[in-house]
Amino acid sequence: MTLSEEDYIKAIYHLGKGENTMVSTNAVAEQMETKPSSVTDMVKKLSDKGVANYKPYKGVSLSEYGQKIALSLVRKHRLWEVFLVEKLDFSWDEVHEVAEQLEHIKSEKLIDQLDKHLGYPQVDPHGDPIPSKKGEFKKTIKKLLHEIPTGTSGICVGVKDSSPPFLKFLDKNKIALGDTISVLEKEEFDGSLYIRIKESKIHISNQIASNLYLKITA
Amino acid sequence: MTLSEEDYIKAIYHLGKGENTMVSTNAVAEQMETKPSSVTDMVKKLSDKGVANYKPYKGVSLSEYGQKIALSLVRKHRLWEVFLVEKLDFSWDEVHEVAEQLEHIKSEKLIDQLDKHLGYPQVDPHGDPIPSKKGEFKKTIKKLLHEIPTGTSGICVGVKDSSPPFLKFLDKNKIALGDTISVLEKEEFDGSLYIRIKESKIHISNQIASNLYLKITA
DNA sequence: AATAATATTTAGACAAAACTAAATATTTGT
DNA sequence: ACAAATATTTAGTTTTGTCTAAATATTATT
Repeated sequence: MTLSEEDYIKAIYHLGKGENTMVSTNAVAEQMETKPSSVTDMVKKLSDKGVANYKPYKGVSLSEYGQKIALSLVRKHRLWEVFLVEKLDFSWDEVHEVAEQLEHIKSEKLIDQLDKHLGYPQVDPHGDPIPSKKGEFKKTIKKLLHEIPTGTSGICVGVKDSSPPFLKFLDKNKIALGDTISVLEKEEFDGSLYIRIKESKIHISNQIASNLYLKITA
Repeated sequence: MTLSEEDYIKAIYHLGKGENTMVSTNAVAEQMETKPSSVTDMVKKLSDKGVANYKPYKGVSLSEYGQKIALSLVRKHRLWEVFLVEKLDFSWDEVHEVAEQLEHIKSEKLIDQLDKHLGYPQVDPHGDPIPSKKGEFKKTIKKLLHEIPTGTSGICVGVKDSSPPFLKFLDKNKIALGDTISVLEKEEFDGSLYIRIKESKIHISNQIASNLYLKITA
């Protein structure tokens, strides 16, 4: 696959949310920041190659084969993201652009060894699951921290309320996007939570917990 | 720079042996496994861009700017090679193809951090020097082991005699390409050498030493 | 159900990077 | 120095991926 073909495959995959749904030419064009006519051309080619199923005026979906390619790209992308954050001290929000380039490197051994080097991680720095070599992975869902049952853990991926006082609170308590948080115990009386974050345990109110989004494995 | 342009810059750089020599269209074509006419087209473009100096029928050389680009590519290539060997357990001879792809990844931070992660290595697994961020590096030369003064060390890069008995000897003594070898002492009587290789010290005859090529910093 | 609005495709063109074949320069051998 | 051999360039074509503008199909509105 060429670079460009791979980009289209990924776009179709993401727009279809990983399911095998038909996506419209226009949607792909927007995602790729290109023109609908270019998309038509490319999806025809992908269809001819057996990567996609294109029905004029109806949209396009990935074939079985296309899905395999998409999953392998997602796997590569996310493994590289882990590498950048864990080994090269990139921050949460700097990795995407670089991973976007690295995911196109062609070497099976490279990815196998990278996976091993990283200790076979299950999720990337954004809390999204990393497909296995065979293309299997757990689905994750986004939930507010106060909705999560005791004992589970997830990765902090966003805030509901982004007012300065709240962000200041997060900063003071060293809670940052990308951090892994576990719910240790809930206080029945006021719904406050005891959580673990980066080796330390802290106690936060229910109100705080209801403003933090986590990604957890479904 | 596009991928293709970068490949041409590297080819011109290597054919000119890092010096700013003019190289012929044909030489570039052979190196790149392409046709001379394609080279003419490209070097014209590189000249227009200020990367190279092209004189029809005379050849092409890199401009100051072009040399900077070449050195940055060499730096990236060699750092990735170190990464592959040291961190991902690639062997000496598997790295080139992958590094050839990785060197085109565009991210200054990526390379800076990679360099740091690897502990600022001075040479790659083939014993070739890694340019600094500013483009400075030490030259290395290839010498037979028995010509190297006591106290210096280098990287094993080849054999003069590749007969089965000799290769068997190397194998038995766990001497492999890519290994760092230091000359500890020379026996005056027979010219035999005491060398260190991978933490262990061994004693080899002058005849053996005269069949092993090392790369040492000049 | 007819028309307007929107989405999609087709046709034709362009730029990048390659190629082939023919033309032109340069170098070499005598 | 001149012819032969070799190297290099030019001209014209191809492929990939993109674009614009025009044509056509679908969807929405009334």
